[in-house]
Amino acid sequence: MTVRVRIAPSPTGNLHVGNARSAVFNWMYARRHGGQFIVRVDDTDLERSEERFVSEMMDGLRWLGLDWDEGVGVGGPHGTYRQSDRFDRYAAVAGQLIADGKAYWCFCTPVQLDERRQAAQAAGLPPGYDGTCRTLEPAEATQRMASGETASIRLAVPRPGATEFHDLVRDEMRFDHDVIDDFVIVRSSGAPTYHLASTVDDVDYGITHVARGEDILSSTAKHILLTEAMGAHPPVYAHLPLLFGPDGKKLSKRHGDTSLKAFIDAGYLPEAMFNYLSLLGWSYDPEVTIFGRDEAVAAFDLEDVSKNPAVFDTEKLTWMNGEYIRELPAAAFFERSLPALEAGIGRALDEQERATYAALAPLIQERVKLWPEVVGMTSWLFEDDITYDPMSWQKVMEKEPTSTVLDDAIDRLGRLERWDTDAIEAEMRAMLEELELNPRKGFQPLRVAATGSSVSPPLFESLEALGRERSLQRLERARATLSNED
RNA sequence: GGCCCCGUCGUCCAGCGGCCUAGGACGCCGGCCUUUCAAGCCGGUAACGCGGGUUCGAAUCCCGUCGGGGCUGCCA
Repeated sequence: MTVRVRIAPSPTGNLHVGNARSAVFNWMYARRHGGQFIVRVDDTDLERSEERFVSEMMDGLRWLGLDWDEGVGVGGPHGTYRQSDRFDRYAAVAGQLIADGKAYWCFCTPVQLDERRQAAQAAGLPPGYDGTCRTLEPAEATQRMASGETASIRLAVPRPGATEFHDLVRDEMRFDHDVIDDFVIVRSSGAPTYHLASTVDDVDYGITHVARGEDILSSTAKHILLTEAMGAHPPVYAHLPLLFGPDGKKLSKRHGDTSLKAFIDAGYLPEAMFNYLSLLGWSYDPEVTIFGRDEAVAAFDLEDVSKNPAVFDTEKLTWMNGEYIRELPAAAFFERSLPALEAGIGRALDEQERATYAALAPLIQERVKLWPEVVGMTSWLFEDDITYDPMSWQKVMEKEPTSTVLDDAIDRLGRLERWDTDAIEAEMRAMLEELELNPRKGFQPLRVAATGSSVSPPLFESLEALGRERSLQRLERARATLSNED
């Protein structure tokens, strides 16, 4: 039997990292078993669903490097893979269920339900639906419908009874029907609920394995009941551990922007995000943390997923991103960092500047963990009037023998024959010796003068990239600033 | 409240009865390297929630307890 798995996000917001992790696991499982990965959109909630979220979600999945065999954007034998296009199908299933006596019309109004729920809760009873309409005669229901009353449809959960299933992650699960009320499968508006639509789709699309968040574990019995009421065989379930925020609560908006998009915008690499996500609830190898998609696919199995929730640790993700950035070929680093740099300084680099940046880029590559960091590290190269970082100035420049160092360096660098890293370094070291200064004393003033900060890429390479003329200008300007302070 | 899930370093994982004086990674601390910052290398810090069993032997099995979490909607 071919493995067919799916991810079915609801476009009521951005794809968050929890969805992304589910997508990664499903994708890995499909690829591992030579099966199909399907992307469907669960947009039964017409009020909250928005089209822009659909495209953003697809973009996010593609960004992660996931491809799907059927679904939104790529098509397949099941139409648009959007539930909003299949309401007729869900209505037909619900109709059949009623005809079979497995579901029934419910005329209770939301207000009544709310009152009863509150009363039940106050009395310490289960808040679920009390079954008022379950005993209505079909004829009476038909009559009330004919007279214009609106009604929802509920599944008649077999009572007494229990639903059992084997979960790939949680093992044997059992839910007594006492704790499952007759849930709504079609709203009084005619729209299906998630439970119905999702179950019908999984059956119609031939889904063999459903791997999703543990938050839906307790609804799974409902889905199995529905599947069986339809006369179909339920898929295999695997409920993935939830992702938590640093506070130990289910990851959500209150933890800041946890959307995949936010991480894309923050400058993370898809390879790093994939690697990190795959490690949340799973382990590739006890000794190996960094690995690629292919390696992950070859090793992945849903049965190896751990049961306990995982805290999403941005710090580790960021560290990992740095690892991936450093592994990039130099040319790739240049190409991929350039957009962030240009965005940061607010303009495109010209030919000359690109060459300057390219020369220094390898030194930047080993120093950044996120794309936007290249801006602070190199913007001094592309500004005419750099501003001195106050702390750096205070720490480095307001100390002797700064002025002597600057004067001497200006003199020596001005007379240098070749303007390259080696020549600059040789000359500056000679200066150090003559002035009897240690590198810190002698070089930091030059660094601040040239880059504006006491933290920068290596000094001599930076000076070479800056060019002789601009370097001298900056040293002179720093020297002048010092004099003015006296 | 009810139902369900989970419980190994601060965090993510390894461990599936003896290989564990519990291993790897992030973080943190210290050192080396060094023109700053990174990177790299070396070292360190830190955990089996608790209590009972079972067993020659338990992080690993069982029970209880405590703790955390999820669900409890005509949201998904």
